[in-house]
Amino acid sequence: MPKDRSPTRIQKKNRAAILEAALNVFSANGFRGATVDQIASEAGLSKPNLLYYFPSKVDMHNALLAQLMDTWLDPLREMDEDGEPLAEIMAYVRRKLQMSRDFPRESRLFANEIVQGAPRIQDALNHDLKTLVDEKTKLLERWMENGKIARVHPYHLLFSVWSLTQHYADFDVQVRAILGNEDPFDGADPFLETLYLRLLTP
Amino acid sequence: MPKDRSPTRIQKKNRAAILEAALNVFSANGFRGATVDQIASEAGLSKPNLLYYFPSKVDMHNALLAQLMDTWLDPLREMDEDGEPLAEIMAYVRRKLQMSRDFPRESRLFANEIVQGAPRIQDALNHDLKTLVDEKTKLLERWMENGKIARVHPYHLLFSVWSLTQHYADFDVQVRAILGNEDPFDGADPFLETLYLRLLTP
DNA sequence: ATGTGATTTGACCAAACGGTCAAACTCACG
DNA sequence: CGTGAGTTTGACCGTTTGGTCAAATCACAT
Repeated sequence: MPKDRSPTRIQKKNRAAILEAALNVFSANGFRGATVDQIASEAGLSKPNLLYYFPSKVDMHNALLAQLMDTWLDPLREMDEDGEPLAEIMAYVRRKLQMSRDFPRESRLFANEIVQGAPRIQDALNHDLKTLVDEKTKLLERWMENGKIARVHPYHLLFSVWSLTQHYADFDVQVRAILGNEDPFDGADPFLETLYLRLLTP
Repeated sequence: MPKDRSPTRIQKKNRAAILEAALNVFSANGFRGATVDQIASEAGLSKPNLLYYFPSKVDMHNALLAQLMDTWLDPLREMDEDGEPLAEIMAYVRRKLQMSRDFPRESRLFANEIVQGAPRIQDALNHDLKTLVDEKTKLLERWMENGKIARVHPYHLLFSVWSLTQHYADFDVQVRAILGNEDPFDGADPFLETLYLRLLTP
């Protein structure tokens, strides 16, 4: 293990390669389904070499999840108190959908973890997520009270955004089995636009 | 292995206990995350005894998935050509939500499989599911042409039903982390009612 | 009660797994 | 070009895993 100086050129390159490989393998197989050998081979390193950078399998997984949680909540953080309410929500939906398009592996990593009971990130759910959600639902409720958007259950409104957008990443194979060659996002974008416009227009 | 006569009393009891235990373990840990010992212990059998009834781990998994696929598609099958269009769709949504409430383990078993690329049920997706969906989307399109419901992308309409309802089973821990003690389905039911009413009323 | 097929089990196996370690190699820098 | 820190690896280890097998036990029809 290297001293905790600033990382060398080689360290930077290898750590990046490992996290990239680990993201592939974990998102496609879940934590238990992923093997260290598989990650090592995909990263182009020997197994002991990989374990020189990340001392254990859980360390890689934790590194990915920690990095992911922030990215994942960003679109909601950006929902702006001072913007036009309906436009802010529509923009949030669009950002979330874009994340499913751009980062499907990250979405599936997250989905794997949650479906299996979130054994490794329950704290983050109960704290980081819960705090942010409570703050933003208060904002949504104010908008509803002021008649800017229709009155619906704010928690379930957020659940709907998460499920509708992440579905395109998490259930990708199913979506593509139905759509064939059609690009899922070509249809998803206007569909969600219509849906939230009709749901939320006061 | 018993002769393929009609199953004995003991066979019926043990097979049922095994599938019940396997559903628990597979849905909570995914295929690779589940161990045969765990299933055996949960079913109250020794490992060799379990393997006497299901010769391998994949056999148990296949038995569950085969049994599940039909149950899973039933709510859509019941959508009736001759009913009142909007009411038929609303009833379909309600049935799907009810399935998430009544069979969350089955939903998560399915979710685990799809998120990881559906390696074991891709054929069923491309055939059984695709066939049924194509039939029902034609029906939806007729309803739209006749002005009975609003015009939206029919495939994405179905995706929305699946994602919105299954979310409450698949992402249960996340939903509960946000809602606390509130029963998710108490809020989900009126929310989805409102959502589809506003989306689909012509 | 007895024989036959159904059921159950302890002991076992080979492969896969996460991880260790000492030794070898490479790189950057004076 | 020498040296010390950083990097890489083959060989290895203990455990877990899916699965086997022969032998023992059980259920039940005759």
